[in-house]
Amino acid sequence: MNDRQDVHTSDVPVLCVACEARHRGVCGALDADQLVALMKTSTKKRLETGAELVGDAEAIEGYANILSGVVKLIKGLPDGREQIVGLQFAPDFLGRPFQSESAVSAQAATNVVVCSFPKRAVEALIKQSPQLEHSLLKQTLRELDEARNWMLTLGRKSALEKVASYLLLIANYIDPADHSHAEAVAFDLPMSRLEIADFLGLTIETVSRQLTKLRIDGVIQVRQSRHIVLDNPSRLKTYSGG
Amino acid sequence: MNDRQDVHTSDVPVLCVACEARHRGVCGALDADQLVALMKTSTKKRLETGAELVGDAEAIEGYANILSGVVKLIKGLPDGREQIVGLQFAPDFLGRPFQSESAVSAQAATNVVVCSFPKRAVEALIKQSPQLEHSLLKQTLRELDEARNWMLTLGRKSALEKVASYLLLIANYIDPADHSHAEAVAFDLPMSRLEIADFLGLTIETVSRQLTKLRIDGVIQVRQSRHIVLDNPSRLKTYSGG
DNA sequence: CGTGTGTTTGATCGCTTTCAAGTTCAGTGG
DNA sequence: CCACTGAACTTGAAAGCGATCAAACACACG
Repeated sequence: MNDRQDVHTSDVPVLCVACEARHRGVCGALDADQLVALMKTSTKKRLETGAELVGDAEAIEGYANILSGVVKLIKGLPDGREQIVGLQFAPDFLGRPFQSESAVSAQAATNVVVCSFPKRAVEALIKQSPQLEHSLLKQTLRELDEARNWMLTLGRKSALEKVASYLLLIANYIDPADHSHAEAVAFDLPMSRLEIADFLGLTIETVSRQLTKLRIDGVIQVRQSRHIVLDNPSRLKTYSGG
Repeated sequence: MNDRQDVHTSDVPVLCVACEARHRGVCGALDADQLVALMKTSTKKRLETGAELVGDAEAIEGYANILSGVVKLIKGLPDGREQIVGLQFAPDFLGRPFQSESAVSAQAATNVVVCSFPKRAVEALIKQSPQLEHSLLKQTLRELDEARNWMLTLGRKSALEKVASYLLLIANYIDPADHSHAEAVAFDLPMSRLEIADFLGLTIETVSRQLTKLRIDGVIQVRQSRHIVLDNPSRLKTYSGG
């Protein structure tokens, strides 16, 4: 917005040059002109753990790109039971196009930084840019694959298999390298036991017990409850049921 | 293919004129020229119950529109456990664009009629028609909403609530009218007890027991195992957990 | 009329939940 | 520096729900 030397359409806005969303996210589908137009209306926001991005059945007021952190998508039943139906990481696009109401609520699972856009700006851009729509379709298809994968876990795996699958999912997000060989991975869980339980369709006690079992079996190390060490990821895989 | 009066680009192929997919499905996004081009390579196929449309981890050889019947999408674990991760009805589009391998297998749950297209033809058409891509995005978003809805059912509902939710889902497909008021609905289940169990993450025995419980409670009538009567759909809703 | 498949029903088992204490740990104030 | 506090997590014991094993039933088909 400030130190631009000369006006030239090949320039991308400063805030965008270093942005991951421009490389791997939906913004990569936009040309410099479109980026500049979008930037005029976008704002970078920091959200604390637990902050609500979109309320259930709330009017959708905007869209956003996740720049860092983890966002959980939650669905609840009238009696208070909750299920996490999706986890989103940078540089995912957040929001449900072509629908006035959201069917899920979105909350920051960790501290989160987003680049948020007004509803109008994004919808206008979708109409004029088939590449953006293509990019959205690809992300949506990926999310659908993930959701279906998780349905198998929710419907058919045991508690132990669910917890093992969850650890592998997070390990893979932290370090997307191939863990099929025996190479140690260490990371901090981005979620509390309650959130893990809500993601796996279990209770906190069951999650805790399965983690203890994995620890006693020597498959994982647990430190300060949040820090996990996988000495042998491929061994954990044999616990995940496939 | 025969009784066309004169050649004119505003004519749509005969096979398409009465096709539901042209009104509510993805073909509605195509103009007459595109329809004619696609029709040249498409074939109408009848599939018996149980026939496999796409094998898991098989190369995707084509796409299809469902003209009638029910298709189930299945994911399995190495030890044989299975979970149905999606049900598709006419006029849904079948197939996973932009990916060489399918992560699910698709089977006909009932007798099914599809209009199937070669991979190449559809992918070329997607590239040249933003409307088609838009239509695909809308269907994919709807499928994602359905998948997430079902994740809540799989993860957090009791067996009784799952079965009640399933009956309401099917009733709604058979007769999409609003069932919130007390109006009787009757229909045939398009799936066996085993398939229902695989959809709900339960066993056949549990599904059967919950159906008898609903029958004894007077919420449903069951005839010849497949035929269901809902005298009071709104009463069934109170069993579905929300 | 038997055979086979799909469904229902019954009895028992075991995993996950529930209820109830303990434990750990970070933050706070004496 | 250390005891206090509260939240998150772990552990234990008991109960309950759905799975498993087993048998009976129903209906289609030869």
